[in-house]
Amino acid sequence: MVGIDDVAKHAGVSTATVSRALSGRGYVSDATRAKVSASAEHLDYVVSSNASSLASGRTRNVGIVVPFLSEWYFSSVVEGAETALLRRGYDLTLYNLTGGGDDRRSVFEHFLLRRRVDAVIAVSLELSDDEVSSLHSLGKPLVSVGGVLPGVPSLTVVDSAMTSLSTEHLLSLGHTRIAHIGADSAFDRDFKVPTYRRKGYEQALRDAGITPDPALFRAADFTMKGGFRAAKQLLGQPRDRPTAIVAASDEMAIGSILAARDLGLNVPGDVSVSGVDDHQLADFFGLTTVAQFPKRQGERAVELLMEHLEPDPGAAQPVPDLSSAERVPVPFELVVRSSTAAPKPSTA
Amino acid sequence: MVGIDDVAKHAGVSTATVSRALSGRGYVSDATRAKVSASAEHLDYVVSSNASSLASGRTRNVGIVVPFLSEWYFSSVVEGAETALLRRGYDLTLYNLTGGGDDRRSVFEHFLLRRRVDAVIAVSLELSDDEVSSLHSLGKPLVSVGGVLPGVPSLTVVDSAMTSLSTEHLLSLGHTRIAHIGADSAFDRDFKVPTYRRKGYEQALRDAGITPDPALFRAADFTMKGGFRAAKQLLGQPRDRPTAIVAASDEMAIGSILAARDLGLNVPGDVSVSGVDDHQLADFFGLTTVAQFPKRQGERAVELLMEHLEPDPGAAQPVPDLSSAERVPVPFELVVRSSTAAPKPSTA
DNA sequence: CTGAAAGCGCTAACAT
DNA sequence: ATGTTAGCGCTTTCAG
Repeated sequence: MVGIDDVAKHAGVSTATVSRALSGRGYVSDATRAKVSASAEHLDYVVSSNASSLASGRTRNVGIVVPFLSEWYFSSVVEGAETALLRRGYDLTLYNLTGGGDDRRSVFEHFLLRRRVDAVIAVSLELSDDEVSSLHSLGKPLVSVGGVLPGVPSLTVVDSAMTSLSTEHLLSLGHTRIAHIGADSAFDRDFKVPTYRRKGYEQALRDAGITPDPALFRAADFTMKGGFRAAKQLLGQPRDRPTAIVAASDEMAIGSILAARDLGLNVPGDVSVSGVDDHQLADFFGLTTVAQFPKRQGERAVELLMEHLEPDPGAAQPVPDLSSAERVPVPFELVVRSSTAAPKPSTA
Repeated sequence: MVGIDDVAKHAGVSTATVSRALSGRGYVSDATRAKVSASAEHLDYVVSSNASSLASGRTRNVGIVVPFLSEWYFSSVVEGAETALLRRGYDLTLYNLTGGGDDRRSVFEHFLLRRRVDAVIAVSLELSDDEVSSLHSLGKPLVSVGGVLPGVPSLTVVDSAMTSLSTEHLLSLGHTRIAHIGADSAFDRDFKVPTYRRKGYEQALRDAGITPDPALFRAADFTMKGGFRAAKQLLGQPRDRPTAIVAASDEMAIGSILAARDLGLNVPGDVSVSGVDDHQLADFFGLTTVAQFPKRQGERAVELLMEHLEPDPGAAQPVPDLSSAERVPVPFELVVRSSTAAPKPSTA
């Protein structure tokens, strides 16, 4: 195994110089740097990250903790983060909490804290104050994606604003009987996403002078099947059928479209449907939705972290304290496709 | 930061004993072990994985390389591997090659080789001989999932057998005009999955004395939209319409079901449809499919690796050379749901 | 700008 | 069964 001394010998310099030349820290003349790089290349030298970490205290590795992986949102965030890290020469260690309670404790106590990572990205995870402060006291920067953590910079869309937006879109088309498919609070995962999405829908209605009708709300489970069932209930009513459905997720929205078809209803002719996410299937179903960009969110999380891990020396002002900017808003936008249209003129 | 000496002092033993007690290697009396554990717990001691790795040469970390993450199959394999590793006290470092060519080279040269991992799991990745041998020469066990790599134990379903199975299922129901939606070889990703799945379909037909009809094959792209389009072509024919479709993936199968509905055809009344994978949506669409179990595949990969990373001392026979068992077959099974049925008696 | 040398925190012989 | 001690391979003062 070729080590730093081999390179030093080959280049005719000291190991200290090799270290400086290759890591970019400290002064090295351009000539020396070139010589060292050449030797390193020639010998196929790669630093031992362990030795390097042990000596420097930096690991060039960040941990990302997710509750699930095989769901579009989470895997996209991870993908974005991974790409951004790779580009900067960092590794990504994945902690998947699918297992449940025990796993979670173990991850925090035995893994993250093992000084394996320089920083942590928590995705849609409601960390306890203890968990947050143990990270802070270790000096590990922490960023949250998909939910706001007190005292932690949090990259997240404003959930209520997303459904307000799609509801307003439908209102502007002339709809007034607009139903909502979400989930009840019992189903709230970390961060009460369903609750906020429902609130956004209700607020938009109220702003338009419409009182939300509880009969037009159905709780489902964020799956296609759940959306399908809920929509059947909503659309099967022989009278006062809603002319539009605001679903809290694209999967439920797609389920609703399929339910409408089953009932012989035309989308958007008889009923308009909108979702949230811009899931990979949204385009195929012509679904109007409010897009969020999880991949981009993962990248942004890494950028935020990097400002602290590797402060830009040229920066005019010092890096703001990580905990100062609690909520870092991330973009979302309405994508209008073919599942929404003006309601048919009432034939009543 | 509390270190091993603090624990040693607190427990009144030497650091070597602490190391032995906590790692489980070497002899320590039960009493001492208990004492040490108590001290460690009390002081909130966690080993520095870097120092430990540097001294021992083991990292307790395995790398997993995937071409995509936001696809059901890949994220499931990773999830399975992660769970299995976590249980054994290992970390999982994820390398996502989505980026393309440059990333790939960089991953191999600068990351995996940085002695960061004890072993590597390659998912659906056709590694070059160079890549394989550089791993071997570093003494890093390598396991492939989702494709056979020469000289590497490979956990993989026999792709042709999966489609043979679903084709036989359809034949046994009495179908004879069975179409296939796959992808052409230009679309072959690593390992030629589409090609093998097509071969399985053709073989089953031949075994039943039927000559595969090229007109009954359509190339798509493994997506729902692609399956939808291909099925429209197939099912829109005014005469000699196939009575069944064997799709090479569930997504394409679901696209086919939607296409059939669009055309006013009943599934399975007018046309039967089968897929491959048992994707999360398969159940909702009542899709008959050939299930494979990616999560389990990820777990199995870890089990294989562990036999080499931590050989069971009680094992009667020595661990077989990793490269001896090239193809480790993994289970798959036909799941019959409501998208397949006997063809309607011909009314011709 | 470069070199010498002292660790980083732990593990694994080797002794006892 | 436990202690002593020499590294693991690099980074980083500190001199020069």
